[in-house]
Amino acid sequence: MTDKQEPIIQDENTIIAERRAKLKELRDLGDAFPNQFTPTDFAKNLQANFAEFDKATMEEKSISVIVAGRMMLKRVMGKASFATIQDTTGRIQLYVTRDLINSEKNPELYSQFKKWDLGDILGATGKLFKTNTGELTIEVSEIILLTKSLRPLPEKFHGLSDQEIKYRQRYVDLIVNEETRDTFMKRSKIISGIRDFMISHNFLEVETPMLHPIPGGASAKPFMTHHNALDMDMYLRIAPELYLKRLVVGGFDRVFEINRNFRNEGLSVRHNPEFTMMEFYAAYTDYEWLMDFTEDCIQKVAEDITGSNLVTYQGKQIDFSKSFDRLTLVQAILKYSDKYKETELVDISFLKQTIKKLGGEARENVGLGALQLTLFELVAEEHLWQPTFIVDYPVEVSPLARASSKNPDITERFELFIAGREIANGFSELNDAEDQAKRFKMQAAAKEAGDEEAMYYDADFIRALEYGMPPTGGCGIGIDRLVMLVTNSASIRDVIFFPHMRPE
RNA sequence: GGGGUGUUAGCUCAGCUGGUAGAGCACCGGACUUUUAAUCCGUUGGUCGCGCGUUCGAUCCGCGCACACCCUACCA
Repeated sequence: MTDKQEPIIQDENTIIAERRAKLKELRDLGDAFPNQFTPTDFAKNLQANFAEFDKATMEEKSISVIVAGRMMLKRVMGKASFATIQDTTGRIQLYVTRDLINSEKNPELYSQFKKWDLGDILGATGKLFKTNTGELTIEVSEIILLTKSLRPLPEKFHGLSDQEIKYRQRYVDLIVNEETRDTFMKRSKIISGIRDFMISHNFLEVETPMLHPIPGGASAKPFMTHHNALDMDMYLRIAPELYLKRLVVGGFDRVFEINRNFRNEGLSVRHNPEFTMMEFYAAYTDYEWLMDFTEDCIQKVAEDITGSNLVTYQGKQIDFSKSFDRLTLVQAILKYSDKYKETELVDISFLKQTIKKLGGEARENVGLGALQLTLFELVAEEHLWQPTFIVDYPVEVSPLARASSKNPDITERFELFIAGREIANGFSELNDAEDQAKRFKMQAAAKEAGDEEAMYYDADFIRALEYGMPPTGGCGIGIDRLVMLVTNSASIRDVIFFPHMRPE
């Protein structure tokens, strides 16, 4: 290879080749990646602070600013040009003229500027003014190319709409689509809003293991991994529940954790293999208290983020202003289907028949509660558009929840549904160590019998309960799904920066 | 896992029941010192997702594969 040969990578298109050639020119001129530039001004503040002033007033004020950002639009008109740069807060227009930026030090700067590309990152110093049409603009006196962009940006008007590229190359999506940036800014605000809410109610933020020797706290298939030094198999956690309750045993009465859970199950618009949950536990409370608290938390967050207690999700309104409905499984079935009588819904053989007729699955050895739950899922769940707490979950599907004092077959448990999907799940915790041991044994037996999602027997957790856990309420809120509602996102992938996909 | 739809230039998209491809933006060259998706003129850019088949001839028809999206199932 000789020095004169241009390094041309064959699978790249001509646009990238041209940009590489431009970069080579920059390298030949000196430092192609200067890092001594600090912006002191940001687009959003400038736009807000000077919106009200007219052209003449701006002239009098004569305000100097220093900005930096990515060049998104460029209009060259001979010896003068307009360019729009985008910084982390928004966009602002630059007015770049040959006569102002060329100097003895660099008499070629303007002709160099004309060769800069959309996507390049610039720093600029200049004076604010308003154009004839009233747009706030910086009359540039100094400009520098900070980072050369080698890849062309998507089309300036239509942006990037290919879903696959949006997910695989989120960085491009974020550069060109304001809605995407907005969604993820809201996500961040929702999480910090929840964190503030919890801390203001005396909860302690904690972190518990992501690697579990025994997966527990939920019914789900785990991911497996291996620790080399300990030479032991481990599982990515499916829920933090059992660890958080150990902390309540330890005397931390109010704890919460916002973190990832991993479940080795199918993907869908509502399921990602790793998803974010907030789980919280409060000693000396029960599921009634949890419902009030969860309602307050979600109402506050929804209102803080959207500025309203009415949220439009996929064209339909969700009303967060009123107190959330509370229905039992049976009440919900009756409310959304007029086909059944109350007496039929406590008839096991009727329920089995009905479920089969609706295409559901009714296994042989299931109790009344589980059948009611299945029927509820078939006929009512999708209709629960307005925030609704469903209560009276059967013991057999709630191995960690306290049984009701009134009816030993049901638990003091609720699930919160909004827009037809589960958003939260909470219950009065089972703090009877002997009962918990019995329930674990039943789960372990179910696992033996082939139920892949049944729980393991966790002896250390039982030992912890044997020291005594105060009566406690605990709840998990699905953060991704909450973010979907508040940002009107149809798919969970739209609220996760880097959703999992098969390799390209 | 099952079903449906899609994949054409860097991006956004056309492409006539089959004759080896077009537009806009971007890029390159030229004109232009208040533009607004700037405008005007002239270029460049393609293994039509991949493979096999049918055909004189396939972006187009058939089969298979890959990836994506939607529905469905498990799940939060």
